[in-house]
Amino acid sequence: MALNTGPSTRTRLTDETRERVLAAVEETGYWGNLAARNLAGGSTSVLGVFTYEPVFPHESSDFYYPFLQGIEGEALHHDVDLLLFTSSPSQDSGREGLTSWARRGRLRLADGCILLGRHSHRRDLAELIAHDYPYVFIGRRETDGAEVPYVAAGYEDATFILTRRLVDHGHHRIGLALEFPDHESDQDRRRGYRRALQQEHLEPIELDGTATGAAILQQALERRLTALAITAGRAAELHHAMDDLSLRMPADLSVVRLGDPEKADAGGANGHLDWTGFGVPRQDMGAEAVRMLLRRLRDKRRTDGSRPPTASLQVTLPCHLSDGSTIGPPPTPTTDFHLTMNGLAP
Amino acid sequence: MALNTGPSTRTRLTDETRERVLAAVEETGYWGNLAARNLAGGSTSVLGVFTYEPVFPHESSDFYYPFLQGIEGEALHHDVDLLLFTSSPSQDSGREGLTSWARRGRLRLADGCILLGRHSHRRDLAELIAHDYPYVFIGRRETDGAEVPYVAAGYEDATFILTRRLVDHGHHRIGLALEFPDHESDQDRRRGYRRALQQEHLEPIELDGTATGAAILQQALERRLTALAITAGRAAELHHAMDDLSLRMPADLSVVRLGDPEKADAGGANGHLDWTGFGVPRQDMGAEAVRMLLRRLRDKRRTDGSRPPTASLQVTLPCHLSDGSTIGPPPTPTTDFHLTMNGLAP
DNA sequence: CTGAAAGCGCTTACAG
DNA sequence: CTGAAAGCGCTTACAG
Repeated sequence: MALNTGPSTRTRLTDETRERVLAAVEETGYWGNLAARNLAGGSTSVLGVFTYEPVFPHESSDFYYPFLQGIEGEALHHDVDLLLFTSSPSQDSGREGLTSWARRGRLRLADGCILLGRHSHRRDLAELIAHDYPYVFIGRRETDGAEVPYVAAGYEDATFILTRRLVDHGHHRIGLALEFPDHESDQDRRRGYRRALQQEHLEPIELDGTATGAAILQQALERRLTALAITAGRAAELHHAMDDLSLRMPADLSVVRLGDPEKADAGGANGHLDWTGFGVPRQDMGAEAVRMLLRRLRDKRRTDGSRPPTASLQVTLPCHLSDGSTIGPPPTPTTDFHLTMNGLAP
Repeated sequence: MALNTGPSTRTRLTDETRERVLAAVEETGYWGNLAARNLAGGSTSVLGVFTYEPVFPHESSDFYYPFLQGIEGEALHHDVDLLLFTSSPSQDSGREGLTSWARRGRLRLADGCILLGRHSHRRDLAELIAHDYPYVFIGRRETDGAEVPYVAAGYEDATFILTRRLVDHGHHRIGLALEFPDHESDQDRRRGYRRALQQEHLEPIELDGTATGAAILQQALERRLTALAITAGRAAELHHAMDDLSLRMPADLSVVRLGDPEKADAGGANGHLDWTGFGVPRQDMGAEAVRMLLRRLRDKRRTDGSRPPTASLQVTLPCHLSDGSTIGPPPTPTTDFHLTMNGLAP
């Protein structure tokens, strides 16, 4: 008991007794056994981190990295360790997600789990809920029935503000290109975009954002857009495609970037571009997820039956807006016409 | 039993039975409990990774990153998860190393542990051995008594070859600057260096490599060196210091770099330098450490009493040599004299 | 070859 | 307030 923390033990033991026990522990080399403690109903001080891809990427995406910085820092702060449940990127061999048999038992080694990944697997979520396993998602998740605990980024507000800014610059034909139109995060972006346009009774124009940058540009020209809001995954490509047609931002097209690229933009032939857009507070989201999960665990331990007076389980952190040089007033009609012809040349 | 793998269960159950059990498992939503399995003597399929610093660094050192790429990739391949035991960088609050009480019990949640970090803490090692806890070090470690299992880099051979190359270029006054002279890895470098010089009966000249790059250069000039072998941590600084005195590699001083820098060299004012030196196979070392630990665990489970016919527990992986442009023949005596005067100007 | 029992090291609820 | 007992869910060694 002297080894456990908590209010009850603190009052019942004198500091001196505690000291002596600790000293004895030190002397005998006693290690304790967390597996036993876990089995008997105690906690392990281990938090799981489930990802759908390796967290130490080779060259490709550094998507997880900032999240994990935040998670690790906060975990260190609370003196808990991290158990990485990394999913294989190749979907074969039945090890997909946390649904596979072998995986599931391991979850219990951690007190709870932070779920991380662009694409949520509904089935995984349902299983976690069915087993009453404590978890927190990074990124907003929706499911019917249960309320999913998550730490999300304020995509809607940030997109609203940026779209609003385009409107204020005098744009009337503002397009939206979303890379994952069905994903919660892009749904949030769409909502912010529409809200801003509705205020001014402007027509929403949604392009196919899943296409290549060149194809998105083509759509933008065909539909005579003067401004475009685009998700980060295609922004660099769009930039290159514009370059190929000798089009410039914002002279020919104002563009806002909805999010920041996962890896630092290499710049390439056309160098660094100072995007107007927003950044996702990934590190803070990671840290907040740790705090939320820890809160959930505490609440669960305490009451388990009654409604715990816990803080909100759905937190949205604001995105960082960055003023860049990719937006301006719409081109004059003449220029506009010229461009469109240029872009549509067969 | 149908859920366990292994040769004995495979012969005793028909595939069909197995299928049916698995189906039932799927239906009932049975998860199993690894903590219980662990306690009862089974394995958890979890490998610990102990580091003395956060593994997701903010900007500073990416020291751990390549190791962890290798570890994670290999772990994925063997279907085991990783439990990160990250040590706080600040030494306060008694959470130092794995020696602290709270830490130790958690080790048992993992089947074994990979130890990672520049500075080995003797006490930690002794404790692991005392508790018969399976571990593998990344980097050579020495201790009296027990044979420490490790995966090391072939610093000695690589340093030997590079020093030899300097000798072959006609250098006679070749210096050595080690950043951590007492560390096993630098001891290996020293051995390789001396071996190469002894063959030609040249005098070893060891500078104080713990000093700044400028101070190391000063020593090199004072001692009239024509070539220098230097560890990666000070190489860039040396380069800058030479630049400040308008000295060039290899015209004024041939330099070999013993290792690669932890983070990509920013280049700075004097741009990219094509170092002659060697690189540490960090990723391979990480992967090999996983394999070695898994081997140890298998052996332990099998026999536990008799000597297991295991492969070597001390593996040294060769470093990658890279031909660069920082070595050449020694300067002519005239040039040499001039330089020395220059460098020593009061 | 099969099935019931003992035990892994803890925590928690329950007698004393 | 204290101490002995039961039980967490597995594995392994041991009777049947």
